[in-house]
Amino acid sequence: MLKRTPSLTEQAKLHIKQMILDDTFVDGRIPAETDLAIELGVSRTTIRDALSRLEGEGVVMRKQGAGTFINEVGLQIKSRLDEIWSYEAMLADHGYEASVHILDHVIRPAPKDVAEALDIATDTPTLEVKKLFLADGKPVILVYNHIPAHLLSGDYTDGDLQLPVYTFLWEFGRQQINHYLSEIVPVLATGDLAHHLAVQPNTPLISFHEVGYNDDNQPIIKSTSCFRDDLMRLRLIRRQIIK
Amino acid sequence: MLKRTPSLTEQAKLHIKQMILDDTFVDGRIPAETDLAIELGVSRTTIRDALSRLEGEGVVMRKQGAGTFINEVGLQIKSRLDEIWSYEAMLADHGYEASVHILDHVIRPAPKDVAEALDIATDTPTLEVKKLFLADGKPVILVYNHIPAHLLSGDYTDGDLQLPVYTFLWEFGRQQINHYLSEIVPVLATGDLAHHLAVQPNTPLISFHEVGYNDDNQPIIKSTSCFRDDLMRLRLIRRQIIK
DNA sequence: TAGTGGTCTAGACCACAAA
DNA sequence: TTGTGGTCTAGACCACTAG
Repeated sequence: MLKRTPSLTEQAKLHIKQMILDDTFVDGRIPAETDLAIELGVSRTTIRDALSRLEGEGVVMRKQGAGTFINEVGLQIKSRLDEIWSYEAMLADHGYEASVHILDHVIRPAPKDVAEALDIATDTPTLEVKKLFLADGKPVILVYNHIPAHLLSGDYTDGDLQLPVYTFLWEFGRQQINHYLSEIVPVLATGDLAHHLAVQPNTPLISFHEVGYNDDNQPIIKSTSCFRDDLMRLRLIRRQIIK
Repeated sequence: MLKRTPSLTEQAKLHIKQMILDDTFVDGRIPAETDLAIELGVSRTTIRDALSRLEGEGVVMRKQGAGTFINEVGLQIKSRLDEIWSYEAMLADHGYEASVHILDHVIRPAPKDVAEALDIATDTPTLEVKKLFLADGKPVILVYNHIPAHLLSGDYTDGDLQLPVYTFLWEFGRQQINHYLSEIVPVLATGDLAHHLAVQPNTPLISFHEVGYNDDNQPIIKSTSCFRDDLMRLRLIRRQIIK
């Protein structure tokens, strides 16, 4: 019934999610795990893994002894903070036409805070890129990226800077971002920031201060982002973890 | 070796985490899953589930073909946004002496926004509680909770309002909060807010606008919280989800 | 009491990394 | 080549919910 690659679990997840979106389960109830396993021709374990992922995404809820049910509220939410990987995709999920402007880029010695975050010596040459994301032409996210120059091959063009940062890092540095460690910081839109995001000065904004790590747990990028809250409201599902 | 309840997986998780904290694995490398399974007397599946949870908490990193390694950076972080369940516990995790002040509480008809969020008729009697959390005596979180009065038995005292909200809801309403759906909103500290949190007026702050749902996916509480960023910096681990 | 999800096992095979 | 984590199976038993 299903082939390998991507994993059976992932395929089962997508299959079930599609059935949900197609209103296959009219009463909001999802078939029993054993039934799904038979229907998709995989083991119950695989189905359970798939349902666990969907539960984590807020798509379904499970109740022991009762069944598994569609989570209508969770199904609607976009821009989950913990699922953002590229701003391009995030804006597209919202139905916006996303575009990117490179406002500035330069290689210069790393200032102290950047050097500390990236665990490099102060003054190590670092690529600094200032990007503005637009949604349907309206400015919505302003991003500063700092990447140690020695990680990059250097043969990129100005146009390449418009690539999603994880693509850029892979193409020109053979680096993969495994995860980000992010701090959420409130800021005031002053001068430059207010100008680029086209908001009134002293508007309160959310910013991310984050460091991206590669598969070897080495910091490879420092990133600071500011969001226009009215166009891009950040959301999150919080659960109790005790089990 | 291990008993049931809590689950073997959870016990294995805690056991491994404790070994990590005890510096049992001096080189930052965690034994192979099969070895851990033998050592703890459980199946490899159980060990894998335990390690998956630790990976989710940022405690370890896994590399296919290479091994499982301690994530020193992730091990340090506190106040992970997606793991907050009670502010009392969160403050305690930070090493603060936590205390709670009930600033105000009243039962009155639900205003429009509360009624909509809780899916009840406008004017439904609703308990409104205004709480201030202090860390080592310093004000740090201001919370407004709204709970429909008909969910509560009503025989609580003023002192009971100081209980963590999930305890209060269980004791006096037999309701369990399954999850919250939260929005992260930037705000300015004006008047009342600035006063209670003891910050300068117009300081930018992070606020949560959230709704708590019970096991039947019914909204049972609307909650708004504001944080003093200097005392309580919110953090998050973001991963790529493709698998 | 019947049916559901929750936990756990033992074992198989695969993909990948390091020596 | 060896050893690691990644995926998947088939089956067992438990805990819980609902009729």
